[in-house]
Amino acid sequence: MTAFKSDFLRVLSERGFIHQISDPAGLDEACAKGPITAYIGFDATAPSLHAGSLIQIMMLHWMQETGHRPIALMGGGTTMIGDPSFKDEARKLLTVEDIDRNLEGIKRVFSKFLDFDGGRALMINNADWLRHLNYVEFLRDVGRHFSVNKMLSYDSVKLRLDREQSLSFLEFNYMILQGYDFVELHRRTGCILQMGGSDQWGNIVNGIDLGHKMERAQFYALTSPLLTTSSGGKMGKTASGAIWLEPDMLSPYDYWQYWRNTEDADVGRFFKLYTKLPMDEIARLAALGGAEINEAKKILATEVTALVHGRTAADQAAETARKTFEEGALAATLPTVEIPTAELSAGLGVLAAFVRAGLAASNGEARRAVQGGAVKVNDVPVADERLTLTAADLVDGVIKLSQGKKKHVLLKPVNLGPIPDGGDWE
RNA sequence: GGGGGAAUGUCCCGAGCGGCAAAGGGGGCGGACUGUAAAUCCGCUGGCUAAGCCUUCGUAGGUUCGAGUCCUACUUCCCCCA
Repeated sequence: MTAFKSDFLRVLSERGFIHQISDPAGLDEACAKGPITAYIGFDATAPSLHAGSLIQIMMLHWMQETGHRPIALMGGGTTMIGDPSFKDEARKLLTVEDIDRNLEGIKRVFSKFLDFDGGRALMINNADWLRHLNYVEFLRDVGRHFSVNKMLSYDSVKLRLDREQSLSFLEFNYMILQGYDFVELHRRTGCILQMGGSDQWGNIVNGIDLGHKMERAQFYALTSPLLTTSSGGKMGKTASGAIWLEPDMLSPYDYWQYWRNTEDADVGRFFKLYTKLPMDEIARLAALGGAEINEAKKILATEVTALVHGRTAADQAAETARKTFEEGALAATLPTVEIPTAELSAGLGVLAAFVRAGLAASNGEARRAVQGGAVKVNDVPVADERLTLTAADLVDGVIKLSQGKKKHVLLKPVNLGPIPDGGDWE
């Protein structure tokens, strides 16, 4: 990598955020000359962003930190289409209501990373212009600049074509709308750079071309590498898969645990990407070898959790983990599931209890866990699946359920909760 | 418009002479070993009031003692011809 003149690119570069830049020298020049405006788009496919978007959020953060103006673009319009890039099949269409509700959850996280005061950072929703487009007008103004031949050549749609899966016309339009977003943002804010994950390269480059043609303006693209550890690739599929950033979808404790379990080889990389710690300190921490690297992982987990959930919650998660793992003590701050007292005094089967606690999806799954020797109640291994829990099992008012060595939940009886509707999931 | 193919365990890929809860792999989870790591080895990976019962192979019918497997229609997708 060449040495960049601008602070912005230098920071991104040394921290490992850069995968590709369309015109590195040109962009560097522009960044060195004065503040620029850049944006990253976020889809509203779920009620929360997950760890995969953290890289993007951090890029916006560093951008502001180095004196530029970031835009978080909410995909209220584009999510109505669904980005087909590198997807092997079409996604289910979301309703407008779902999208708007999802946006509410997504917006929340940005205020923790960006300072929106006085327009130093912007949050814009592309629904503002996309939902009211006039079709024929749009085709004549924008559509004529796109070549289908070229669009078909992008890697992002190749997967779909190669697998002989249908790529609907609806989805095919996604990159056109994304390109148009770029132009629209340029008009509104003078934005000249779009960033994103490396899977967005094709879409972004399309926007650059459109900018040339419609605005006679020089746009730039910058992409980040794709997160590729175990769960990174295919997040968000199964119930336990995604690492959500919203505390009501994933507790700060579980979030902390996720980072605590980082592979040795990823520690340095994650410190650079996901924390604000200075580079020399990161170098020191990442250099720790053998068992000592565990100390670095704890710091990593606490730092990353602090950014998303606040310092207090992060320290608490660290403390809970310390008690649970290092002292073997019962920490009252472990994730807790409440059940009506009556249910316990009537006698609650272990299997049902584990299902109740969300540690198993069905009695059968809980049974298998017992047979596999994975289940503990109050740290005592359970061998008999017909074991019944009663008030006698309470320790300090709770029962500790463990599945495997890492997953622990406290079961807490409470008197007359609001409404026991029995559907109290996640 | 005509012709030929495809859809399998709801995480994915993928085998399946009419007796199938359905091979195999990936992924995931658990166990052993460790450092709450990686690698390796082992087990599990439809539901239930479980030696039994129930629900699964695109959808709806049909043939059959019995259908993922055969027939018909439909849906969606792919390919070729016009």
